[in-house]
Amino acid sequence: MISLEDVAKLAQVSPATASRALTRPELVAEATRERVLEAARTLGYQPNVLARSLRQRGSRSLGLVVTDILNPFHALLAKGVQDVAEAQGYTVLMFNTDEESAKERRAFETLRGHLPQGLIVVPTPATHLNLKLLPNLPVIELDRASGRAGAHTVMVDNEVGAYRAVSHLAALGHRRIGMIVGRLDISTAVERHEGYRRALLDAGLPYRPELVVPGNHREADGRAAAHALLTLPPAERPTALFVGNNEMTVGAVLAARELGLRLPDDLSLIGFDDSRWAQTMTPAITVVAQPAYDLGALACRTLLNLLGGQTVPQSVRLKTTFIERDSAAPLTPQPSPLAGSR
Amino acid sequence: MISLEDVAKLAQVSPATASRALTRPELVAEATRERVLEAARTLGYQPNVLARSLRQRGSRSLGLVVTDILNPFHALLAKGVQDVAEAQGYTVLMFNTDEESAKERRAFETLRGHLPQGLIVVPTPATHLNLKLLPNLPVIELDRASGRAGAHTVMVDNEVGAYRAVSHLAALGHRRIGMIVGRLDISTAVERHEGYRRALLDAGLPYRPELVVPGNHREADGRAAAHALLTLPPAERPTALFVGNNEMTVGAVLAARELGLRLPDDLSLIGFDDSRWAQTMTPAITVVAQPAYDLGALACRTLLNLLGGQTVPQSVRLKTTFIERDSAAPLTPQPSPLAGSR
DNA sequence: TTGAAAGCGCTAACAT
DNA sequence: ATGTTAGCGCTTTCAA
Repeated sequence: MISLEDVAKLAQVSPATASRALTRPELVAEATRERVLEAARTLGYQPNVLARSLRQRGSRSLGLVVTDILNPFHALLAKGVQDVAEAQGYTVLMFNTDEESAKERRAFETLRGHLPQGLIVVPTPATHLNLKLLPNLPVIELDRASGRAGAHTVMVDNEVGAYRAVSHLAALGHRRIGMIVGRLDISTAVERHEGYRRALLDAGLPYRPELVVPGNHREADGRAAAHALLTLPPAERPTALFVGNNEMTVGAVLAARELGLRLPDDLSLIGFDDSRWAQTMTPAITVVAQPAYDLGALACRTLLNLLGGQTVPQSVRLKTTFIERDSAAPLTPQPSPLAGSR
Repeated sequence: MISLEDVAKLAQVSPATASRALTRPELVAEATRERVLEAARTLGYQPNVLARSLRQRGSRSLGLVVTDILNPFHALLAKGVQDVAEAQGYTVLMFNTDEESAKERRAFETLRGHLPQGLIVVPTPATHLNLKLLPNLPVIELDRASGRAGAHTVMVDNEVGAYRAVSHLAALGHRRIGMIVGRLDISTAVERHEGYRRALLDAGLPYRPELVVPGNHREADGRAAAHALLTLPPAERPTALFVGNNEMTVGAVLAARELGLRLPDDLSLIGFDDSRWAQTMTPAITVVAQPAYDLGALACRTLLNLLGGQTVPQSVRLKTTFIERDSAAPLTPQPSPLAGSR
């Protein structure tokens, strides 16, 4: 390990001067600076960030805590954060919590020991409490809002996106539109549900609680929820489904398949969040797309601005995009037992 | 920030004793230990890993460098590594290189400053060179082999998996089997290509270089390669395709679609590496599946064993699994211009 | 513009 | 079993 002292010796200056030449060049005479830089280069000097951080009481690193790194949406968020952080010379310490409070807690504890400058977190209902472990740390909430007073958030316009999707289904003539919604203690689920509700209202359709089934964001939950909805008696069964996130959309499509329902003939379906999978499926799935990478990148930029002392907006919403593909079609009159018995 | 000194004061012992009580309890009298632990708890003490690592010349952290975190295969590798590392109290510093040598170099430089105990890397052709930045660091190569003498590697049996897939196609009666292969300066591509070659040989089929098209692992490359192969004159066009990785498989399927070729009637196709996408596509794609999570977990366990001074096998291969689905079918006689003109 | 000296929080010799 | 002391590599007063 080459230390600054080695560099200083070679350049025939004191360690203090060597340090200045490397980190605050303007404080050092041109000739001296050159000599130090040259020495550093020949020795292949790499600063020991541990020592530096210890001295400065803070490392040039950021924490990133996501809830499911295997979810491509989160992978994109993470890439957005990483790319921006790296460009600014920050190291990202990334943790995955699987939506478990205990894991989040451990992540925060570990993080604390590394003295990060700031934190970007996809909050869970436990985040509010766990954040007490990191007092005075600048935090950006990403994708969801924990509800902490004064929290900085970077999200998408969930309500608008959901409204658009459900309005589309209504305009296609569907009157029984079901929703598979996320956990209602998570802001995205609440907002998307609100968009659903408002779209029904504006379309003059009744809100039927029995057509709204919550799930825990996973494929299996989407499958179970869809199964429940699609096995209702024919007169009550929804003819269209709006699904609140990407993983549950997969489950819903599989459930429909298992029940022998063809998309879009027997069932129209729109998902929230786009994916490779949604694009290449047969039929391709109509979705409300989110700018995941941009979301991550913006969160990181916001955090860095905050650290730089700039004033940043409390809350930012990026726009979703409605992408019409082939999984939602006009309602076709269906043979019903009643019609058959007339 | 609560320091060890605060804890020591409260427990009425020296900092050294407090340190011992926390990290090497057996060296401290029961009563003292209790007092220290109690003090640490009441103060909410969290060790400053920076100071500790500086002192110990090494942090309880591992480097993980992957080439494409957006690729679900790599995301799974990463999760496997993370889960094992976390269970052993190690922090993972993860970097993404996008297969770019410059990014890998920067990742290694950054990593060096953090004094990691070891490194797990998905090597690129540049890794050999770049690793000179991290002399004396224990390294595990994951998924691919760089060719460095004495390197520890954790991989799958690429050659066997490819052999199985191509043999399957041959057994279905296909005689012109094309391969879309990765970059031949990467070991996985070489090995899968070798399996392809050997399967053809054993099936009594000629190896035709014109039916082997290399690509750079991305969807776009797979698409272009497939397009080139599938627009060959009918008599030369392959009736089956073996694709060397997951992203290129997507591209190949899309290319076939664009050309109006239906799977498996007009074209049989088998991909390497399973995915959500391959499972739910219509038709579902027959694949050679890899135990990605296990691969990552094993690499991490191997590294930790190595750090623990145990002797570990130089090279480990995990088994692939052939999963037969619906994208490969027996060759059906096709209407050809020649047949028509007879 | 440069150097000397102190100290970030921790642990490992060494001493008792 | 515990305390004293020194020092990891760096930056930052303070002084020259």
